[in-house]
Parts: sequence; structure tokens; C-alpha cells
Amino acid sequence: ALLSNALISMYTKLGSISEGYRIFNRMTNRDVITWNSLLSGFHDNKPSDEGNKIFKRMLIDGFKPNMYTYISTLRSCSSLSNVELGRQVHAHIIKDKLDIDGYVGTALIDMYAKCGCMEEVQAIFNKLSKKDVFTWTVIISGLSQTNQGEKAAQFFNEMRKEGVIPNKFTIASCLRACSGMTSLENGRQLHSLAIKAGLFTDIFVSSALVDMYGKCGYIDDAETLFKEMKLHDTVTWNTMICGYSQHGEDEKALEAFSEMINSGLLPDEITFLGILSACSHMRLVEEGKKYFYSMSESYGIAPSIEHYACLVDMLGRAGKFDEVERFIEKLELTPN
RNA sequence: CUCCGUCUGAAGUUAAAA
Repeated sequence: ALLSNALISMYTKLGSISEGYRIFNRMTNRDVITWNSLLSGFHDNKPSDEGNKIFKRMLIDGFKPNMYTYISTLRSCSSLSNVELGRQVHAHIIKDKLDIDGYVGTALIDMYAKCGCMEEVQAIFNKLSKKDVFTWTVIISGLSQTNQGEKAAQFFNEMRKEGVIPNKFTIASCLRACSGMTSLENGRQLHSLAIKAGLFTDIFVSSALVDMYGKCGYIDDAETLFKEMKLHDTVTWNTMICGYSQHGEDEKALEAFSEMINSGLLPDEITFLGILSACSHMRLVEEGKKYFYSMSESYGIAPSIEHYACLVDMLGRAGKFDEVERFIEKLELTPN
């Protein structure tokens, strides 16, 4: 069982969920760790309710979850904003007296924060005896992600008063809060803090800085920062492309797209939202259609309803209302 | 008693309109 467990964990963490399941299904000597190993694979992959299914199946099969199980299941709840299951798991945790554990507490706070349940967050937070940088950061990121930037800033200040040193996760989350509030002052302070702490070169921190300057209206500063970065990934390019497009610097958005492709990176669905938006601003209907069809033809990305909306917007701005109608009629998606 | 061990916690980019 020890070897099989390790194998399941390896496969699921590498994204080969089906390989993990194959070993799992062949095992006759499953233990709690077997189930936990299976659960651990759904952490870094796309959100799915597979984790919740495994948790329930485990209970039905008569296995007693431990704190590893609960933490993994809570992660699924967080990524799906499934507070109903989260509360059920919480009840199990209290029953098993595991709620005093720091990791469990952090996972619970994260789940409630991402679901927007601040009363629960406060209650658990107040009860925790030891608060580390993870505890503070999950709250700050939860508030940033639910557009409660002012509260995020309050927690950040309180954290520093307590003498807890922010790390790159904390800084990136706070920068997101600044972007949401277009708070240039706080953003600049975080910028110098990041330099002092040696976190400036982290790609999450620097991308968040590029975004912050863009959102605060300083697209030139964002561009300068972007060009100074040694590493660019898809998210960094997306930040710059969407920043250009949001500022009406649409030609630059398209140029950036070409540069991105030339550098060997692949675009994703967010890249195309920025690109289609730029084409729409410029009334570049034919060019925009080319980009739209290249999504599935060249990059294997299925357009979402947002992409279709961009195309409708583009046709509408260009005054092509008859074409808009035809386009909507032949939609394979249900219009919203 | 201490350490180790097959499973545990957080971060950046998202169209239009109003």
C-alpha cells in the first residue's frame, strides 16, 4: 500500500488523474492515505467537484477522514466557492476536535473568505492561538478576490503591527487589492516594500505591479516595469495586453500579442478577451474575426460566451447589425 | 525523548454596458 499510495500521489500531482485512479481501483488494501493521495491531485489542477465526490465516497466506504483529508476537501470547496460542503466539512472537523490545528484553521479561513463569509472568518481567526503569515495571507487574498480592498488593507496593517513579515504571496494579494481600489499610494508603498524585501523579481509580484500601475492609470509605468522583467509568462503578457486595451492603446495590444507568440508562449482565453476587445475598439472587424477563429483552429481554445460577446460588440460598434443578428442566431451557446 | 517518512494550508492577468 505504501508504494501504491506514493504512486497515486505522484500521478495525480502530475495531472494524470486517470493513471492515479487506475492504481486506486486495482488496490485491495486501501487505507486513509490512499484516499488522501487521490484527493491531493486536485490541488493544482482546474477546479472540479471531483474532490467532493471522493470525500463523500470515502465516507460511504467507511473510512475515517483525518486532517489531511479535511484540508484537501476544503481546498476543493474554496476553488468552487462551495460553502455548503465547506460547512459540512467544518462540522466534521469540530466533531473530531481538529479545529485547533493551524493548517486546518487556515484552510477553513481560506474557504470561508473565498466564499465571502466574513463572520465565520473572524470567528475562526479570533480563536486561533498562533497566527502565521499563511493565516494572514489567506484572509488578505480572500478579501482582495472578493473586492473588499479596504478590509484587506486593514488586515495588512494589523499584520505588520503584530510583527509578521509579509512574503511574496502577501504582497501579490495586497497589490491585487490596490488594483481593485485604484489605490496608487498603497501600490507604490508595496512596490518599495517589494524591492526592499527582495521580492521584486518574483513573477507574481512583478505581474501584480504591472497590473496595479495599469489599473491606476499609469500605463507607461506599467510598460516600463514589464520591459524590465526578465521572465514573461502568459499571465504577464495578458496583464500588459489587457492593460493596453483598457487604455485604448489597441495597436500596442496587437503588437504585444505578436511578440508574445514570437517568444514561444501560447495565448489562453484571457489573451483573446484582450485582443478581441482591442479589435473592437479599432473597428477591425475582419482582423478580429481572424483572431476569433484562430482560437480554436490554431490554439485549441474553445471560445466562451465572453468571446462571442466580444464579437457581437465588435460587429455592433462597426454598425453591422444585420451580421450581429445572423451571428447570434447561429450561436451554439445559449445567449445570456 | 528528538529527527526522518506514502497524504495537509495562501498569491498575479478576465469582454461589454450602466
